Amino acid sequence: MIALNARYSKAWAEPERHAPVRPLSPDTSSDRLGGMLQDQRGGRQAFEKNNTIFSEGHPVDRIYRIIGGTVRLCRHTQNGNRYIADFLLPGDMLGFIDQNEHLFTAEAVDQVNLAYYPRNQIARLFDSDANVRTNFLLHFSARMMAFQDHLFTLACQSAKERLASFILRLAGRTATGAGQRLNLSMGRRDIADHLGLSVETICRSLAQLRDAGVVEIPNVHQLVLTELETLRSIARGAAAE
Amino acid sequence: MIALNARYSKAWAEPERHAPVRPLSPDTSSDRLGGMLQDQRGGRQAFEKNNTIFSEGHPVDRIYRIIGGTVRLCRHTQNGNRYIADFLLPGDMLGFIDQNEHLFTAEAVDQVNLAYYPRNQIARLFDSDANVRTNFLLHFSARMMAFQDHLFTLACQSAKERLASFILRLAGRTATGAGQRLNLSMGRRDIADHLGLSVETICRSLAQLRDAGVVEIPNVHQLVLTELETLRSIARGAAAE
DNA sequence: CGGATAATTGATAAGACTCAATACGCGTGG
DNA sequence: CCACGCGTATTGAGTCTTATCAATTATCCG
Repeated sequence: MIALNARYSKAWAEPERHAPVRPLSPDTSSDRLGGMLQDQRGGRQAFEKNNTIFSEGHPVDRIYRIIGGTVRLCRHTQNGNRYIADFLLPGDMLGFIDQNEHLFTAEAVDQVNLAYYPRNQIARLFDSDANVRTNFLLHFSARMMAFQDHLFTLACQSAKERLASFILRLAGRTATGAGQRLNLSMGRRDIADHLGLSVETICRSLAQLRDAGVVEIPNVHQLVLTELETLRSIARGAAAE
Repeated sequence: MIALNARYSKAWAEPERHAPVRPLSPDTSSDRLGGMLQDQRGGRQAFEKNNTIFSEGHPVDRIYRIIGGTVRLCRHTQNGNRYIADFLLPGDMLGFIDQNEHLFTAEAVDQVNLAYYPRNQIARLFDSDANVRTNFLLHFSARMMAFQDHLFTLACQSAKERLASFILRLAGRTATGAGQRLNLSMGRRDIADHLGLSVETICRSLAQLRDAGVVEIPNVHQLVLTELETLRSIARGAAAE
């Protein structure tokens, strides 16, 4: 309801009757928020691979901004299941959409460098600055849209379509174009737990994309987006032909 | 990050190390928001079953509050697929979390009565009243949590577990207790599109619950929650035994 | 009552999971 | 520098869940 201009990459989205096409572009709301925070005083912190940054249910003391590395937001169940809500990349905010308690556990996917700011300092900024509020809502709404896209992916798409959507979303967020190399910092297990699939299915779907010439896999942590357009049509569900 | 006290029914959630158990209770953030809006001037509008209230991509002109009936928030794809993000019940707000454009199409599940308020009027209220802002964030965050629970459901749960979670969530939102009748205003197809399953699987899973004595099905649009505790353990994934 | 829509149940098949075996990559220590 | 070992990735074989297709029954509404 508040006036926002959030754009977000909707990998599956198509020109619709009323909705304008949202171009595949990196979300800028984080940047703007981050920019406003850079003036604030805070500190730096580094996390080794697989270390926990904060846990679900813990009180929110700090707001983080990712300087380098990849973070996964996840939930663990007592059955040992894990569900990864999202991956956060450099520039993204961490703990920002949480309330008094963290909604997720945040873990370092690889070596992660963070800038942090005391929570109450940010809260004061929010209360006093309408501009900050607007950008906060922008950020919040972009995240909401992203989750919606993911809900659609989980509800309606096949394994191959899910993987294609995931790759496209990652490519969009990192501004990786056709023919370029995409960095897959997260492991196969991470991707599986994000897409609601098994590790083996991720491997096999990747192999299918490779065999179809849609992507190349120079090594485990990199993808070459040879046929970006084909990838889009797969994500769209046109894998029939 | 803003101080909020949002509680939300997490059907699958368990006592965790750090997170307090969130009781299964109706979300109150809508009520509070609705209460603040009731002073505002607006109008009333009624929609027949299956009629469209607003469409994805359309500009947001009004904020609605549901007086009676059930609304589904959905997306349609060109393949003819449909995905239902959520069902909204009396007291819930409609169009509130959207930005300039509606993120979803809203359709009447049954006979729906709405109160509406002009958007710019609400926007002014938001700008001027810190209390409204707080409640807005409360509402927003409750919705976010609900979507997260749903993401978990879609990513990790089996058909029977999904259905159990869905029933529990509905029961929580309508304050329906053990042994009581739960109103299922939406059709099987609606439930299927919400849970990422086929209509037939919904029927079969319901039949399983009925045969196990967990619920009774007096008629298509009502459920008796005979064994609420069993339902919870099913949703939790303890269906093994 | 009759037609249409929705719900249920059955039979079959496809897709994804599980289990198992192997290959790869990377860090460690000899 | 190379061999070893551990974790991760990949591939294969078989099974199971759920989707699909088809047929029947129930429900709604004029």
